[in-house]
Amino acid sequence: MQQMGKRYNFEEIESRWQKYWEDKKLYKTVEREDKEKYYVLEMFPYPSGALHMGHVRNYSIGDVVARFKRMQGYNVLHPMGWDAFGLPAENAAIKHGTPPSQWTWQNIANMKQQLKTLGLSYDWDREIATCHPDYYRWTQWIFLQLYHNGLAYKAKAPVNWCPSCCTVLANEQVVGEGRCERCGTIVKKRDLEQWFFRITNYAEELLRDLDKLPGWPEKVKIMQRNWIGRSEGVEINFRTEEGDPIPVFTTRHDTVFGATYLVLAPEHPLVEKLIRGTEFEKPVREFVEKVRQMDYIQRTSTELEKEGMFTGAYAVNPLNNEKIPIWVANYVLMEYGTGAVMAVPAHDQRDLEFAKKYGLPIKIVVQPKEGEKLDEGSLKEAFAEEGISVNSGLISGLPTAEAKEKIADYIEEKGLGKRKVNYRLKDWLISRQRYWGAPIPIIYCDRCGIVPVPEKDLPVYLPEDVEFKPTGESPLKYRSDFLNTTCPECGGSAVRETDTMDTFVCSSWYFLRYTSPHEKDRPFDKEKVDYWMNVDQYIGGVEHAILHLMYARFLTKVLRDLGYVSVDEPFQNLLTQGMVLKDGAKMSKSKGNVVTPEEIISEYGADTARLFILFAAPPERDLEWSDEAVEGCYRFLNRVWRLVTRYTDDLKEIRDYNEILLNTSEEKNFNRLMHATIKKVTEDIEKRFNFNTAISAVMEFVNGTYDYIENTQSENLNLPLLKKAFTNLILLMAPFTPHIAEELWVRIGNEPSVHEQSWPKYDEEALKTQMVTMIVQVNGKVRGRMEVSVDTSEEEIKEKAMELENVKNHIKGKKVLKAIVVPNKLVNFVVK
RNA sequence: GCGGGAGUGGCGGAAUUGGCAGACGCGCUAGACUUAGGAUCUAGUGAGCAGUGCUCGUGGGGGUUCAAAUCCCUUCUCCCGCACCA
Repeated sequence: MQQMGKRYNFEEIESRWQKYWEDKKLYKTVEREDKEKYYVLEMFPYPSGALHMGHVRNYSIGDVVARFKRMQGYNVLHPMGWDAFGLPAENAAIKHGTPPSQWTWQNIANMKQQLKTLGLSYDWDREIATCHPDYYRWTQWIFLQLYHNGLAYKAKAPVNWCPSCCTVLANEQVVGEGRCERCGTIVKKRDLEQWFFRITNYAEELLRDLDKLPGWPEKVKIMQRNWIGRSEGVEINFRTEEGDPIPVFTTRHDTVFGATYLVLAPEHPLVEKLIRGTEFEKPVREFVEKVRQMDYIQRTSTELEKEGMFTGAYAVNPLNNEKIPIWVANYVLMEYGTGAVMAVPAHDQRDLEFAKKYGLPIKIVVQPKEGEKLDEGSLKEAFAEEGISVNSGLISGLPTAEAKEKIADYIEEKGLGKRKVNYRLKDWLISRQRYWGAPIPIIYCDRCGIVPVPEKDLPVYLPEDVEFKPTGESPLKYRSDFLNTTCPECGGSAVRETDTMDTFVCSSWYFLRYTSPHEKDRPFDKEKVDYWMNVDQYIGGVEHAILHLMYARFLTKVLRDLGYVSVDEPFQNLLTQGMVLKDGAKMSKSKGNVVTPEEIISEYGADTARLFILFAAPPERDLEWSDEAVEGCYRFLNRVWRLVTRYTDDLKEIRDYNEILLNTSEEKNFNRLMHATIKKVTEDIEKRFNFNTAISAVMEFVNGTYDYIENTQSENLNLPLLKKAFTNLILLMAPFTPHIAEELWVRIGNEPSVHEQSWPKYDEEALKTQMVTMIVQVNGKVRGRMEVSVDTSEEEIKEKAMELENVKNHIKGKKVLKAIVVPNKLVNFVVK
């Protein structure tokens, strides 16, 4: 360990300054009017037990933003907390016998310690944990506000059930091919009575307001638009011969005259009625049963052969009173539209395939504007584009757009249906049959029915000393002290709801709680929320593009409509950071490619860990871990350390270094580099969050400083200039590597803290030069370069360029047709 | 299938407005200092021809332009999201 003496002692330095900052409450934030506010927030972690590199990346990015904005004079809110309810705590309880509460709080303590070793500038006084009664009481309060305003309701519906997690899931939590977002198990459909939030009331606004978020990645907005899935069309009232209504939703109402049959989803309630007592009863029922048995993957696969069966019944097309057969088929979904579609085989590919398979008629009602006319007999592919309506009564001869308008008007006039906007978005299922979550504040009374818990009785405490049974059921079901209560309305005996809320409810408002985390009588102080909101910069993983980010937008809008907050949107700007990879794959225990923050911090220190993770790739991109590159970052910090500490004795005493005399050209160049570096680093952070290039600029500046020193006799060193350079270097490094910056700041003769200093400014004048290097090209190829003064005329530039030996060689014997001069950059001779 | 992103040295990446391709870092090569080097410093490092210049070079092909990693057309590969949405 001989070489350790030559390396800087990060262990001692980092722990000392972390303690200092904490003792001085350096990052404590209060509302103030003399500074502009800036709210920077990173998605709070689930306390799984230990930090991983993804956390380090997320929080390092946030910390650079926070520190940078603070130095720029903003009043910065930078809080941290815990998304502390959730299933892993229960699984751990079952496995190890530790109660979820204890397990969670232990993990929080451990991870908080780890976060502190990273030197992140949080205001820890604002720490929150969603599993604390002081927090979840207000989650319950929010539930009640939704309930009282018709936005929370209980309904029986076919819901997604994860057999492994033993709970239902929201649609958003079913990913990929119908798998549980958490454990990957294939979900099953079950008819259950559950609590929902009426997010569909906000579908239109959630969609529209995406346009108010230019600071969000386009990718995320597209994903949300897709998820909301708005489509405009008409609901047309078909009916059976007996007169039972069968509304169908279509976006191609202009093709209604081409409907040759009608299809019901297997789950459609009318199916049973149509077949009862007929010869079709048995086969159709068998078919329906077969389809319902299929799991989500099979059912929604595009590979799935379209299959169906005639019900024996007929429907009447209200537009032309034509009788068309009613079928049941596996390609119609009960969840979308009305669960019934009018089939227009000529103009819909799915209908065409189905019609061909079962010999159903095909009727062309739209012809392309140009090209060959379609023919029923030879139709290979459905013509789904716009064209001209034919054989369509009142809309024949009209182009699609006009035909749609006219037929929609007609349908509405005659009462045959109405225009409708359909959304794919479904209401948010928030019930969970799990223990470790915020209890839904509802009481069931035999006499009064569903009774909300009065606000004064909140919180509904979650009992913490619980035992788990191997059945997978929530322990709450067996806790009579929890279960049995009295009805708030009639005083009679009643029972509590034992389901808890989806943890995404808890995380949909935590950013509001940070603004006034100790509020006793309200979820948050409106004045403080109004002061801080919205979040200026939100940072987190793209995996929350729909889930968390849409739920949080929804609840913000609800709370706005109820008068509790003033903003329409919670997150003004969103940065979705890339993953941390090793050997091209996401770090995971099963792949054995995990590098833990702990080992890196203990070997190289937090500053090196932060520097590497910020330097190795721009924040939005995936980052490939490299042990060698970490080593390189550590080397760089040592290089800075040696550079600055070598001169601390000389520089300590220098107090006057604001007006610096620049004598030699070395000094002038060095000074220019210093200002150019400030400019580059500032703009890279501010405009683009390109920390990697900002850091590379700092590295170049360090290299330039070494060059200046090498090229100058030590007795001739301009010490005030050097002091200024070191001062700026340290200030520029402060957001990235806060500990070494603080230590060096003090060592060159300042009082702590460097993190309370102003961000350095560059001098536009100092950037100017008299001489520039110009590129000389012949036919676009570089043939030489030359030094010219900045005010050289185009004529002079051309003349001078022509005199270059190598340029002469390439022009010789040829004719100069043209010369393009880009001032201070290049000159290009076009020759032949 | 639809939508989005990416493709640049041995590697991570840079090139911000169409103007020097490869900044910065890793790795590698040689040298210096050294008892030693997994420390530090110096020089070099896209490929080829070769000796200081030339040719080629940003997934492939074509085009626009005095000039293209950057703009247009076309094509291939990889990653992500959605996927019978009527």
